[in-house]
Amino acid sequence: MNFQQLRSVREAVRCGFNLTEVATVLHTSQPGISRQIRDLEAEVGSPIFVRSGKRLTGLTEPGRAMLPLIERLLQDAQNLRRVGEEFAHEQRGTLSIAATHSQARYALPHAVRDFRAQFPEVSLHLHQGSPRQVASLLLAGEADIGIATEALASYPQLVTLPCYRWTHSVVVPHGHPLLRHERLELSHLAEHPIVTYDQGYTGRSHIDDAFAAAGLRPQVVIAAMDADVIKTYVELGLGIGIVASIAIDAERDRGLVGIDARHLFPLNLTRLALRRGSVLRGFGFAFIETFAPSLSRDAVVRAFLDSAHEDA
Amino acid sequence: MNFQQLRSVREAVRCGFNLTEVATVLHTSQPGISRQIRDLEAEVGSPIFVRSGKRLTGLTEPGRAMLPLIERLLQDAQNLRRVGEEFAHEQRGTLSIAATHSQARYALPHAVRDFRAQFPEVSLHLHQGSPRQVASLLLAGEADIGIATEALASYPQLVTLPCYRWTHSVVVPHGHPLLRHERLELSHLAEHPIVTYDQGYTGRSHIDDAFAAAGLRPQVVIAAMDADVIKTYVELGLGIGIVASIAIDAERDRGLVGIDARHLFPLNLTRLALRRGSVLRGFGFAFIETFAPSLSRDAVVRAFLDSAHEDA
DNA sequence: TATCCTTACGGAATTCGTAAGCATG
DNA sequence: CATGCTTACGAATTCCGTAAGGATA
Repeated sequence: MNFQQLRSVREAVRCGFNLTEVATVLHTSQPGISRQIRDLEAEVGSPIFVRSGKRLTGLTEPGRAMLPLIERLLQDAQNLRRVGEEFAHEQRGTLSIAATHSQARYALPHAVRDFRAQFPEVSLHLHQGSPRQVASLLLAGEADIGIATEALASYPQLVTLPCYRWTHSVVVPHGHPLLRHERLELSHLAEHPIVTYDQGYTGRSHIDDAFAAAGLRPQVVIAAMDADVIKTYVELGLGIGIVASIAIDAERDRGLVGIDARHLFPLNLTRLALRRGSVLRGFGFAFIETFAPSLSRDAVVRAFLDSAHEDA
Repeated sequence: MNFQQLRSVREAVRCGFNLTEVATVLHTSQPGISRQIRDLEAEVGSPIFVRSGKRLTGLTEPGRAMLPLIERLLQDAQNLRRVGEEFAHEQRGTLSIAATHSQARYALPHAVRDFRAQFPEVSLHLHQGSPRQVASLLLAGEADIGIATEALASYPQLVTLPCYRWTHSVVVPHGHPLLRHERLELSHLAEHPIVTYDQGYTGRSHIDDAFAAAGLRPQVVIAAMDADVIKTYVELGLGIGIVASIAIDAERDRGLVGIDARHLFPLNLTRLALRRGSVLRGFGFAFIETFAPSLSRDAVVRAFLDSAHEDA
């Protein structure tokens, strides 16, 4: 048994049982992959793949039983290398962060700047995507840390930690009639066309919940995935915007006025996620603490241990 | 990275950092081991062992961090082979059971007989030892299933399951004065020299607890590790015996009389233990169910999942 | 017929054991 | 000076890629 065999099996599953493709991905020859797989099957004594004729078409029952073990073996091997690196070059390496647009654009910059100053030799990769994509990147091991407000808590293979709470604001062009209200109410908002986040992004569900609870049916005319787009349409007069308060910058958004709406919508909680079974390097913990000072290294490790369910 | 390197490291730790011994255990040459280790250290980029001059003397800090990962990697590799075997030969293989004398002698025989009838092609290994030795055998992966009344529950790396409850009995020679009491009391027992289990065996702690709670200081003249020895000394008239009720057989123990003492001593619970991260073969589950019918395969798997703590 | 897996074969790289060298308690 | 690790080297093995073969949609 060796790791190349295990990699071949894992990749074969990922590539939909096309060994030619596996060979490309693993930078080797197709007959090589074929042999790796057959050697492993011979060693464990059970076929892993279903073959119809000469093609692989799926996993056998033993194959299904083995796959999680194989994944963990390869994961642990990588973790081993990572632990070594960690001690060899505490200050060097790569940190891969997956975040939603909102986070990458508004919440992360300060943390990134401070982190870069503290660890100039760490190369920082910033992936951007929907909350589900963030989760996928984490699960695939392509990101070390994920940050999003939605969805993350529903993946059992992820450990999530609360980072910070925030609320929405309403943005309107200067002189908009909404500005005349002393205290903004949901009913006022419902009278105007609304531009806000797409379903599944940046607390959109909380916005819908609030209106639904008040028995209102707001007219969302444009739904976007990020605040910059929303603000652009608001500036064009297409409606009033509802965005995360953090996304409003008095300096930059000269043409707009923000109205605090924390009394109208439920509080949102931005979460940070890590994959179970991953090993975070020292500077990874440092980044987390920079981003959310309450999440000390100890706090993160504790959360990991407390939530160590379903491993078998 | 390959498994031989990992095995070399693990064995080096187990052999107290003597690479010559490692080479013997792994059936290879000593320079080979040397290189395996150095290659791995080169690959991960950190030294794993502390060297004073040319000798290995201990683990470095990175080494200590890596060791648990290495153990799990090798464990998973073995599990992989095991899963393969499982499907290849459902009815064949080896089942290794570690139990205390009491269990092996009195509780297991029925289960073993039935199991042998059901799986004639499975070779059954029965290790015997103190509860702590049972735990060690499990932890070292040398036993698949451990059975004992004491100690097992205190190892966080073991999952334990309750099997059955039992109580102690008093044994005396025929015509012994104790037999005159209508209802036996602890104070009666305390008037006689006592022969019972050694500390740490077969509910001895419960015996001590009961006397202590009653303010009595019984005179234990002989402490043994198993009921056969105890009964022998009782037959010789050296004292009254306190043994597990199950250990008294009216047929075999003609010279003795058993007196039920369930009202005097706390109930005992015999537990079955498995190591976390081990994979039990189908017939292993079958054995458990034969031994303790309430422990169906599902019940065992559930207990495993429920107790999946501290893994990282 | 194009795609995709298997078999066959030869060269290259790795691995491994023996023998010699050297440090340490 | 005996034990124990390293280095050196040559042989054996394993590994891997190319090329050809055969099955399937």
